[in-house]
Amino acid sequence: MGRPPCCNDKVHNRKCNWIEDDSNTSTYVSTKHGIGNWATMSKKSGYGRCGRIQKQRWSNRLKPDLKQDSFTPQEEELIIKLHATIGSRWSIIAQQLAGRTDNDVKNLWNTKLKKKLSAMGIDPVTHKPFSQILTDYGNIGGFPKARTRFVSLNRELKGAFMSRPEQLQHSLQSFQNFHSLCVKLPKTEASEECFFSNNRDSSNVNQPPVDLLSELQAIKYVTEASNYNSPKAIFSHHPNQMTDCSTSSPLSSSSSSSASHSLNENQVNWCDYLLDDAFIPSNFKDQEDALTIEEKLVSSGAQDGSNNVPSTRDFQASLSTKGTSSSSSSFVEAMLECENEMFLNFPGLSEDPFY
DNA sequence: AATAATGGCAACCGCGAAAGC
DNA sequence: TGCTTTCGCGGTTGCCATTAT
Repeated sequence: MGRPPCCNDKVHNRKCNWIEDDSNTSTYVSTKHGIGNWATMSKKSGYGRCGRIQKQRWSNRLKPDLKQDSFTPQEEELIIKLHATIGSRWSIIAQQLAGRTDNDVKNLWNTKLKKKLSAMGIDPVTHKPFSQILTDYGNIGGFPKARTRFVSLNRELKGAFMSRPEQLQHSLQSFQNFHSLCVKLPKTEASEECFFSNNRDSSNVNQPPVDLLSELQAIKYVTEASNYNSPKAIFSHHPNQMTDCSTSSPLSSSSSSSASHSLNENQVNWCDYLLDDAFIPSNFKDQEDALTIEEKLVSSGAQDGSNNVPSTRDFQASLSTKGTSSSSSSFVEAMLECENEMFLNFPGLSEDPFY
């Protein structure tokens, strides 16, 4: 048998009055037991609420070191940078902001920062300009009809802006306004112990040391490598370069770098928040493909005695190989190249099942 | 003034990893 | 070793306040 259950009655947890429980919880934590087993606390206290919910309440609202004021522009800037680096790891991001909880950061992102980035023409998920995403989608090949549709969509969007110049003007103004909010902060010494610990100096909250960014890049590397199952993952650059886009930051995208040239040096270069998908380690870039797709498919078929119909795994394997190719500058392009080659080798696959 | 739409925030819930028995 | 629970995390939902119509 395992541990005893935490709580089985979910009715207790739903939208109840927290006023009494708050004082009880604070009293329990501060005077009796401290922070420990919340399930046990819930039982012993007899407050009738699940320990996990009580713990969340404590972490998000009752902890004495929580900040109650609104987020500063510097904090927002840091959140965006960290999100661009590691994605929605709210707990890690919140650890870099003294007195903020992951829930606070998450809410800020969902309600405010996402919209700001979108208004600036930046996709909050990929941190790429929408135009680049549309281009990438348009380049997803093998399906001429699909490509035509995306090109058409791209043209329609362009037309919409051209026919409504005030909308374009508004977008540009939003972009400039947000720029002016964010003052570029001086670089700090790398302070490893400052990060990934619970006791951090709030004075350093505005600027992530390079070691942090390096570590976050490592997290991103591991995550994306496992997601894509491909050696062409990410992490092409030295993390020390990350904070300075003006010196050809690896985070900067080609489409945004030109727009940032005219920025005042005291302002943030917004290309910091744009991700390029050219996260290819140089040693991977120089590798040559050992096998063509056809060779791989034939050999896999020969091994198990099956026919030559390509399997998903074959495609993934070839994609993985293609991902390391120097001729492919992005994940999308690698997929495109691989897909085109598949259709060349297996023309029957190109028939559109939907038409 | 009433109603609808929107925004912001807090809480809830499900999932996966870690840990206990 | 396997089963069960706890815990942490992140996504989603619901409530309330504000703004627009």
